[in-house]
Amino acid sequence: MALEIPEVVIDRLPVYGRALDLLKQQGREVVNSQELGERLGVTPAQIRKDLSYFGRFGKQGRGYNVARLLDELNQILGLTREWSMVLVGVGQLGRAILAYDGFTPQGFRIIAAFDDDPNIIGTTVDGHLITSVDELAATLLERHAEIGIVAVPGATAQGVIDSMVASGVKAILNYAPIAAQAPPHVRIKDIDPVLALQSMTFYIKDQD
Amino acid sequence: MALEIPEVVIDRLPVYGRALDLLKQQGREVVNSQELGERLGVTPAQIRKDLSYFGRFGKQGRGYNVARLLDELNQILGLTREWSMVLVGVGQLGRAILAYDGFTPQGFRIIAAFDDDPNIIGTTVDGHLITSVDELAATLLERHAEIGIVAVPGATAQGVIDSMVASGVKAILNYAPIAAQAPPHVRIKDIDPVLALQSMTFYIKDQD
DNA sequence: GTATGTGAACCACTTCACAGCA
DNA sequence: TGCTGTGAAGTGGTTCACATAC
Repeated sequence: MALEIPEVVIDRLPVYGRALDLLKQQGREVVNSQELGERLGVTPAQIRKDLSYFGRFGKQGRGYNVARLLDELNQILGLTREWSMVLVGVGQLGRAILAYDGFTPQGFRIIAAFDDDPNIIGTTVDGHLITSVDELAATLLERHAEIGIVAVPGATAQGVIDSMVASGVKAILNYAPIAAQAPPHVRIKDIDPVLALQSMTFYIKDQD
Repeated sequence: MALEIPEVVIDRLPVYGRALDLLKQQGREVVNSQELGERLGVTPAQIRKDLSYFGRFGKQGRGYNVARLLDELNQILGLTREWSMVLVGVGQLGRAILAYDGFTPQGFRIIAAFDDDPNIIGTTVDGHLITSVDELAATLLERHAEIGIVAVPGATAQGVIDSMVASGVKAILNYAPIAAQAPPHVRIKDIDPVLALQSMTFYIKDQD
């Protein structure tokens, strides 16, 4: 049953969760689909329909208990535990990822970082000892990590992804500008600012 | 007419363009929708349908001329010119964006960078003199920039976006973890690795 | 013969609208 | 009375399959 939930729905749940987190911090106890929708630019019906795939979390005539719904969403998404990640590629981009302070508070922890440059291997970046990428498989054998982050140039990215897949990584966050391929049991999401820019220009190119 | 083209189609065109660029570099002159689809994980029908919104670029029995189709796509997307961008937020993330070497080759140039931290204002980062964010509007009055990049913390991001909109920016690349709001004539795309991670965990949380 | 271009069929997601419950 | 939960209707996007063109 859970397999028939549209992926777009799953993609929206973390957005709802983030808004609820904010409301909770502000001390709000209850929110309805109307207000939540306004904050997120989503229709109230969308929110109610999305949530209905997983249960009945609201109270008619009242709305949703903020803390309760947030807990439910975290449960659904698997965010009640910590997730370990490995990073491959410690160039400019990789360093920024290591330094980024937005992962840890959400339970995503980078436990190892790899590169293929002898000048970088052995150095320490943001508290992480950089290891040779040749040891990726060995490291993943002894230290468990479910998620891989790819921050290498496009030319070597698919190879890195293949290694990660072979080592049992279950999800990949790909920063490389390629159409990455992975078997169906491995999830991939691309972070690709250039693609984002290149599609927005279509809409603004003839403005004013 | 161009207004009725689905946004998903526009989002795929840069992906096609990137693949064509690669094929061109490899010296390939012709490609068919079958092969292009295999490389990108897209069905051939999808590609043909997408392209049909804009014209007839192929030859039956043969396929598409790589260089020709690439030119057409660049024309359609508005990628035959340079685009100027302003960056607001020169923390860790902003520095990585300034240092990123993937924008310039694609014709996206950061022409000014702003921050609100007196310790950062006046310093030079990657060749950019960092200016006070108070001067954003004034700078945009004299130096034209169509695109804004937001790399500030979530709490201040919406304010920055509002300023950019007020100053006539037409598209925004938002790295802040918020549900950003902008008027319909301003395009926004979010770059949000945490959301990407938080949705992938749904699929992998019960694996093996 | 081969691969495009495209109406038509299909499928998926969104929105509607209201019954049902607090 | 107010807002959720949800079948049903509507909308939008994808895939099919074949006529068309090289």
